[in-house]
Amino acid sequence: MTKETMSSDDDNFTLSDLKRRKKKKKRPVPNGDDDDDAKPKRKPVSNASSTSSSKKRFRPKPDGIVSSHTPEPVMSSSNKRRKSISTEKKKKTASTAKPRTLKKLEKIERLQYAMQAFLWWDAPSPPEGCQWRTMEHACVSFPDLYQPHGIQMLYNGEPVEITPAQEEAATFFAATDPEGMHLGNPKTAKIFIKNFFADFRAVLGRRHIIKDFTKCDFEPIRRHLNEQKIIKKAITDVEKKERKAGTNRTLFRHGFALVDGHLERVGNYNMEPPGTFRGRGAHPKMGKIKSRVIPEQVQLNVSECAPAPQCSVPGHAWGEVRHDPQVQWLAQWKENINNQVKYMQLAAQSSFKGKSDRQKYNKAALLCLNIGKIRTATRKALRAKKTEDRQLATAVWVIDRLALRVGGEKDTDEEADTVGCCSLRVEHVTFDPNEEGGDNKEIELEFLGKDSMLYKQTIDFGSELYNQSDNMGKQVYDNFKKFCKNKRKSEEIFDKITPIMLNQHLKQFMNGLTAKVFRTYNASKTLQDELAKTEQSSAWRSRTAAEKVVEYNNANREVAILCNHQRSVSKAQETQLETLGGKLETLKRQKKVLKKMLKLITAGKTEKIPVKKSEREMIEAAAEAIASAKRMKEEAKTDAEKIAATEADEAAKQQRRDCNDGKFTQAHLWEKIPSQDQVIKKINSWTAKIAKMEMNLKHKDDNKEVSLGTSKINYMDPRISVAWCKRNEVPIEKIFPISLRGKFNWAMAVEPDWEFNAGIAKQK
DNA sequence: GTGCCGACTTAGCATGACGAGC
DNA sequence: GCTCGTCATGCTAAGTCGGCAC
Repeated sequence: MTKETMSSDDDNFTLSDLKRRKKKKKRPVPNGDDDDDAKPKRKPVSNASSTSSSKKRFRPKPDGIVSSHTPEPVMSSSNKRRKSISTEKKKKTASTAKPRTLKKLEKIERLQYAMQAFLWWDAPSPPEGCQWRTMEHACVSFPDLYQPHGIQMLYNGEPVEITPAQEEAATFFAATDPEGMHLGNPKTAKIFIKNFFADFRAVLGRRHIIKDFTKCDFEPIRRHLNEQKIIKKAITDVEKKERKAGTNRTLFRHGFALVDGHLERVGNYNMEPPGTFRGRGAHPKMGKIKSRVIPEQVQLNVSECAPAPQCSVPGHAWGEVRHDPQVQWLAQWKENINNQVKYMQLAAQSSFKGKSDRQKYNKAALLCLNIGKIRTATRKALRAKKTEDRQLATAVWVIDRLALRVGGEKDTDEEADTVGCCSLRVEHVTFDPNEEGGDNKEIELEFLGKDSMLYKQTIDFGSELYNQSDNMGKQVYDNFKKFCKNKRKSEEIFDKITPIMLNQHLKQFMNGLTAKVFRTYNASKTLQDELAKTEQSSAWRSRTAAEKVVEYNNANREVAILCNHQRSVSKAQETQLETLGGKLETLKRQKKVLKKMLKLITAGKTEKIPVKKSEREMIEAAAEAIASAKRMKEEAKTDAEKIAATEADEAAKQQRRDCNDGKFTQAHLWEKIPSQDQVIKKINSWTAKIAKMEMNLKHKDDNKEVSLGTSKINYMDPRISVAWCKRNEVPIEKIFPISLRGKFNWAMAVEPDWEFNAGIAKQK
């Protein structure tokens, strides 16, 4: 432990320390009333060359901070005109207007300011091999100790006496959703229950009455947990505020670190609470009980001169305090399920992550320079005499063209059985899956990849896409056939090579090249090429920003499909799609009725035209139910009253939904007989509504199983997106949410004509 | 050469915050 | 002003890869 310790109730340590260090460099503050503030003065400078004008326009804006000198993001020309007019007006009224008062910033906003003041790409690097010079932080925040609820589970239909520790374990199981991804699937439920019950019995002890899982009934505890959720929903605004303040106290104490004198955000400062292990797919250890981590299991990493934080759990102390500037982690501990080390690290917006991100994308850009020679060498090696060389070349082709991961070896007793390129087995490929015969060169690849996500695609190795001038696709197909010949289904296709050999092979072409660089390269290249295709179309210039964003998302989707980034469709999403489909059908039916009405009016048979039924009663009843539920919520004191209020609220909301549905079903009608013009107008309006809803539904359906975020966060060079936004006058916030603008702050100053190519790589 | 482990990146899911639309 | 759907964020599992020990 160190000589100096931090006060456990000092939630301002980062700020006060910052003040201490910056005392001599004190700057004007945004509020003018608080010396805690640190306001950025310098402009971020791009690592790529840029003109002063573009820097002015695209300098990253400190998010959430109102600042008169902060440049606006890209604006459309009409926006610029509006802005110019409004500026004129302001000038005219300036002499008569009251002096403007600056917005009072929240503490979190002020800290944000302090962090954004640090432009790491301008700062001197730490010594060779080191990640930092000084580091100071408050380490992890531990979850509260378990508070027993006293609700007894049933065994053989009878309540059983259990200790608080046993009750905690039972509560872990009760908290698992019976319809969820673990217990909702009979195959995984079996593994989950087996593992949980083994650990639960260890907690119960040998002599305990509970011996058979089928006689266990966790329903009373599950009911109790559901009631707690309902009570939580019924909290008042004041209670909400108090809860938020509590969360913020933890954030201010543990969520920031001082690295080389700069404030940085910590990523995961909350210690993982105990519970059941939620491994993905058919993980053999799912359901096992994850133990509570105590401070003695935690090692911290702080600089020698920094005070080690005081342990916040009374009666406990840190396991070890280390001073290792060669690593990024702030704290580490071992978890009991897989015996793996877990780390507390800085957040994605930090300088550490920013530096490695930039390095990663520059390395991928460098591949532009080398991809030609790699492909030429691969083409030759596909026919090499040595099987090992042919396997290496085939694997490189698969990683390059199909964007598969390298696929390390796994122990299926300890982990889920998932594979990548090198670990593909004969059972994962089907030749000529559609039994077309002849010269068919199709292979169906079907396997579980990372996170047990299904990869299922039929590749036509004989197609133009994979052959062009070099016929590589056909050769790869032949190689696959040879590698699978005379092998059992459970044998590896690439049995002569390993990921280590493959990466060593790649390094002869380019320093630092590994298999995963291909995914970054291909994702970035695909995005750039897809965006270029749309920009070249004649109608592009006349498109609105919203339409351009749709095209961006389409390009993003191509990348996500290439990288097989999927997401599962939730029940809520399915219901929503069904509801939308139902609404669309209603609109179409209503349009038919409207057309019929038009015919009746033309024929003078207005008496046959249906009119709208009164909705007043229905609306009033729903409004009264809502008001009554609100009163109940406000007056609720006890848990029972809170539960009743929440239930009344849910029922009232359902009543209002029914009311809205009722209104929707007769929205095409009038209270009186309409005129011909009115009907024609409504038919046109309904046609537009139907078209809009059809487009919306298609868009939702197309994207429901594709996860766009993963490629945006990890694979596509952000500079491509920033440059595209600048070229096309699309505000960057339409593409990158606030967290990504923070993560990619180093990329914000690129020129509009910036390109992901070998030239960029040469600059580095 | 091989296996193991540490360090860091990549990944999907759950949940809460927020904002568009009524 | 309120609600509901969407999106952002937090959480933590699951990969890759380098380096070290044997």
